Amino acid sequence: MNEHEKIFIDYLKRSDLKYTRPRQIILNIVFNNPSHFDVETLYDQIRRNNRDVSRATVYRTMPLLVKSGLIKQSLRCQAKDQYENVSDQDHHLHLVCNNCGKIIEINSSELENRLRSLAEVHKFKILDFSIGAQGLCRKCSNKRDKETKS
Amino acid sequence: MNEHEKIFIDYLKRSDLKYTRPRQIILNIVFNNPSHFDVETLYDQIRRNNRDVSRATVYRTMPLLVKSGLIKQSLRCQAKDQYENVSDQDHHLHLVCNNCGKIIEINSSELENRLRSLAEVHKFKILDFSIGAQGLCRKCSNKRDKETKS
DNA sequence: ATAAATATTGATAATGAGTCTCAATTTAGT
DNA sequence: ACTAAATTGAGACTCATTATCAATATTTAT
Repeated sequence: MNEHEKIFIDYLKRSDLKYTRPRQIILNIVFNNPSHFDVETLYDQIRRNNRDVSRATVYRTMPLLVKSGLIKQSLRCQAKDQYENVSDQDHHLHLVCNNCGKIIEINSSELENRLRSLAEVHKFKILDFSIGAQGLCRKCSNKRDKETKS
Repeated sequence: MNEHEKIFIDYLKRSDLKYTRPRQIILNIVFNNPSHFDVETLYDQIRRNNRDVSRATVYRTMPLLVKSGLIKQSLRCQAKDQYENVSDQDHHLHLVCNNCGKIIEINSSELENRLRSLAEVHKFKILDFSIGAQGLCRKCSNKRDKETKS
């Protein structure tokens, strides 16, 4: 039993969920994989290894792995495509409130410069970028504090 | 005729496209909108204003507005959900090559600290973040240079 | 080890965003 | 106004993801 398995089983126990064969198979393939993957690729690999897990179960297991802290959703992704007007000032930094959806836009040339110089180290030519942070805005953060206290 | 209209018409002309009524309506609503929006919201607003543009046309017009430089896609979004393993070292910064799809992951605590202090100014509590940059990796960048020369 | 209670699974239908098709319409240039 | 070419609208379609539900597997208590 490896570290990942321990963590996953622990999470499942805490949540009154069961460590089943399909979940075990999925966990194993996830950690035999390049770091980045999508669900379809994962499903293909499971079948190529002659394991039998339904597509539905693979999809269902993703949120469990996320909640267990073993994987996370990568490269910010929302259900719908989002657009924004391009103003004279580009706002590359977005603070998105998980609670009320409010978006605070910030422009920081300092942050941008830092980013560009980091990319330069890898000889990577940046054409566009965006920085997305999720969390709680001031209002929602306060609200949540109150609720926790009461 | 306002500035946006000029830019859009200019782009359309350059591309041998026509400035039609539906495109005019869409342009207007886009710039009467909060900065961030999705297509469905846009479509609703058009209908609420008793204008008549089909959903298909609204979808079709988005890439034109993007190419004209008036709007851009916000908050990185791919067709499929992407996941990544959470390793002991979190890699919050991704350099994604537009050409070959290669992903370079970088961890910069300095960049992270800078980001956190910027959020702090807005009393925003960051729970998670990711920095995505698109561009060309070293190889593809070189390749493209050569092709341009030849 | 067995049974009862409960969670999980697989197969498939359903959903929802976004794209494609194509006949009918509109546009730009003469 | 006429013609050629681009655009539109309506709805069919795709593809990722989610929901449904009967059948199955797991856990816990015995």
